[in-house]
Amino acid sequence: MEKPEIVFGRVLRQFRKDINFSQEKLSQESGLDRTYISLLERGLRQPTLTSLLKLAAALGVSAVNLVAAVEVKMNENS
Amino acid sequence: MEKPEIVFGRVLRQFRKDINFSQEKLSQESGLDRTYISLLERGLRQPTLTSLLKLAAALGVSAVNLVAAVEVKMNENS
DNA sequence: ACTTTTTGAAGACTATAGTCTGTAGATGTG
DNA sequence: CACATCTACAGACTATAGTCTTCAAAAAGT
Repeated sequence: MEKPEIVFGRVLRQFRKDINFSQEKLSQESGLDRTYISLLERGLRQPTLTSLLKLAAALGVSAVNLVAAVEVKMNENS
Repeated sequence: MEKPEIVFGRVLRQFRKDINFSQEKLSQESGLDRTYISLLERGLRQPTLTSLLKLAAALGVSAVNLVAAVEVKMNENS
């Protein structure tokens, strides 16, 4: 069972790259610090609910999409 | 636009009562402190991703369900 | 009314989310 | 090469997530 932060980091990076956003751009759109985005993507931090919602909005998706992706990837090896 | 913590608190309480769990019971199942559950339900705290996953697991639902409920209720008044 | 269960709440504490500033390495482009 | 863009990373800091103990006050049950 992989740690949620690690999985979330990969998911976040994937969603970001899918729309060709730089961390800086995502930072601006979400209102979160760029270095914090970097920490999230590397699995060194995990988001709170509001950060999750901000990121989802900035990515143009629902937070459900992010969480669903995380849960799927978490149960891949189990 | 209502604050996510407030909305989440209501959602959490609803899900918990739906399965007739006390805060104490939910606390045991999730591994989170009972007083913290209380704070969450009253909107005085918001969960991180891992807490969200723990709560969902303890409630016997997917974290997607919780987040979906939150997003729905957030856009109800908008 | 009495007892038990459940929840709210305060206070003090530890762990970590999130910011800010700056530096440096990687990659790409004229 | 020179220049620009993007990202990793460190350090120091503030805000808040999460724990633990304890007490009081609602509910709820008998």
